[in-house]
Amino acid sequence: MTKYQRIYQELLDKIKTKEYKTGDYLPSENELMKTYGSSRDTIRKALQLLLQNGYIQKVVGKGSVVLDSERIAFPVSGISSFKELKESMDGTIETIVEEFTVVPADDKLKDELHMDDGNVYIIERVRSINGEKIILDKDYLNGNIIQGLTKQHAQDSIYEYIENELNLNISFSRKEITVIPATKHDKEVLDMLDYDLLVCVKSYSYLEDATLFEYTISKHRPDKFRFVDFARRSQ
Amino acid sequence: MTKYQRIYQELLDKIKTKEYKTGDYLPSENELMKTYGSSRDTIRKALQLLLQNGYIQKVVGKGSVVLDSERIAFPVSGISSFKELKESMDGTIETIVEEFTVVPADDKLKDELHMDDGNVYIIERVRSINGEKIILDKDYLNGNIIQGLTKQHAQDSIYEYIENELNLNISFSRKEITVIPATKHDKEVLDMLDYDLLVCVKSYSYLEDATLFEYTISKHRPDKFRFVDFARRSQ
DNA sequence: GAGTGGTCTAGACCACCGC
DNA sequence: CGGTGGTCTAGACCACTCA
Repeated sequence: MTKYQRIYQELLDKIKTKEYKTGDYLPSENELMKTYGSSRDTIRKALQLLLQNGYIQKVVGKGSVVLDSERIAFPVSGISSFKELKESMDGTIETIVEEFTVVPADDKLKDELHMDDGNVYIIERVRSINGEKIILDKDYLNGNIIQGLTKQHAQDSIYEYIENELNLNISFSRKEITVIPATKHDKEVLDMLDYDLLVCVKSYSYLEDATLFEYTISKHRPDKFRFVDFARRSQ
Repeated sequence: MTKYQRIYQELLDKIKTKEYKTGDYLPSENELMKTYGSSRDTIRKALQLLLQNGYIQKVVGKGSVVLDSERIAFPVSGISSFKELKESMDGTIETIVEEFTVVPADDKLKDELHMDDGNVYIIERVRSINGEKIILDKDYLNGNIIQGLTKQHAQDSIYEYIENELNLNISFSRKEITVIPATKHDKEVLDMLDYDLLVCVKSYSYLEDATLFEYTISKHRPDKFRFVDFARRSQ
């Protein structure tokens, strides 16, 4: 943990515990320098993180004002694994591993995962919330990068295995959200009620060194889908 | 335009014109310092922008590698007005202003727009692409902040009016994406084919000084909806 | 070992805000 | 006017990568 990350965390805690409330101004950069015994640059890095993540807005000549982070509540924004997601939710959540196979990459998989050769893990999981099966995840993992994965990891958390046991750092992802018709298979494994459509989240995930390690298709029953985003206007 | 923004733009141009291709490394920070005659900090600010916007990935000990920005293609990511959106799309696009009214804020509007008193612009617009009416936008604008808006502005671009004529800076927004049943009114004004659902994008938009000026509900026919997102893992 | 990016420091000038 | 954040500079040390 670097210095500016520590300062970020401390300030974030104070925002979350309402020591700094919505509309309040944080102490000025000058005061924070004294408080944390650091240079202005280090303080500014910490504030930059708060800014990027939507916790504060900086106003020239005035200071850093705390935004209403309750309104965000980040359910699917950023990159988060299903396990991280469920910790911020209510209700009983269960994962059923429908498929766990390792196959040599065919042409389509080689293209999707940018790999020349090797094996691919194919994992299908149904997620149920309060007994209702509402999400179907299909993951394709590059076996050259991710090794030693077991069905138990798929049951628990693949991201946890990658980060804590393989010590790889997940860095960024690209997502695309569309709406698609439910297939026969989707209707068999999910509780679709009368719905014919599914919200489809395609996602490509990358490590710190920009290698693509995973491609995921996550299908959500429309009434249970929610995506929240915080965006700053470019430049 | 500040120095680091200029450097950002120049590097971005070189990425977009393929002078730097996907997988290439940018010149090192040291070389860029010499090229642009600036300090390392200024170079790093420019690279930070490229990083945030998903154009490069920095790898320690190696350098800044160019990512495949074609795969992004940013259709609805970030904050963009419909006018900005349509410039990046093919097809004939038309806007029909269904409603343009100014009303005193009632309790619900006061709450949504965080205002104590004053008027609210209510604007409903149908967007048609290649002759198909597929998007219904309903905007609520704080009349204390946004003044002098006309039906013609709604026909053209409200964001353009706010930024270029009122000289206000749009800074950030919060979006929520859900799927909802189409109402009778939705079915009347949109070409819904056999669909009963709409993708609903609720959006709150803020100025530079963190004041909320607009609340929008944008409903999209499911088959024509697409949202693309680039996200970095927090911390 | 030379080069890379990551972090931290100290100092400077500016435009903007509010009194 | 003093205080705020925005920009820019120059220098330092570190861990990491690669040959």
